[in-house]
Amino acid sequence: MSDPLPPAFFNRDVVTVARALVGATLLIDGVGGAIVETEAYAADDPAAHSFRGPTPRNAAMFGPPGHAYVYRSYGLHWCLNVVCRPGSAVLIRAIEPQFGLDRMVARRGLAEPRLLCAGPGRLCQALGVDKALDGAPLDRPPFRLLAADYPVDVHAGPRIGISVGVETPWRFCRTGSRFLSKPPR
DNA sequence: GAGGCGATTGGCT
DNA sequence: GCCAATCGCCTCG
Repeated sequence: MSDPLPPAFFNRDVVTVARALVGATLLIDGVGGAIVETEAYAADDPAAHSFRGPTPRNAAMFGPPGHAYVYRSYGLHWCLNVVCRPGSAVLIRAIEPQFGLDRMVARRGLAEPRLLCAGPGRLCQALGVDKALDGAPLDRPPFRLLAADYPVDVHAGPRIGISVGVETPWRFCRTGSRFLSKPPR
């Protein structure tokens, strides 16, 4: 980990950003670790929340790049996205727990490291993400998003948990990580 | 306004 | 493997 990712990093094609985010370090109030799994959702993508236009829920997806889009999933979990160009965003699906483990364990009520942040809902619970962070800029506290300072091997495969666009290989995983929500096929 | 269905997870069979 | 929990949005009437 090293330099903060500049706003221009996010003003690119969402698939490029999704791949490039694998290996970056995400911290919220000092709690977090390296991103190991992401998914891209494009503006013209039937699987994206933005596909049918702006609503109160997805408003942040049409806001400035480099901000958070946080939504409630299945009525009970929170999911964190990084907004890129209007209508596109990268879903953060898993991170490797590295910093603030004690706070993650307290929030999750579970000590198994492999399951602390393996899944979009789980990592939001571990990092304390909720609606209050929807639309917040990622280059200011409580966020820190830092570029990887080492090469990362990335595997591309189909996205998970959707019913349309199932073929598109827009899920990106850090090869060999044991902290993924689900291993690549 | 009612009914159905998710970018999920955890618990039980 | 199946299913409930629970809320926002879509579809239909």
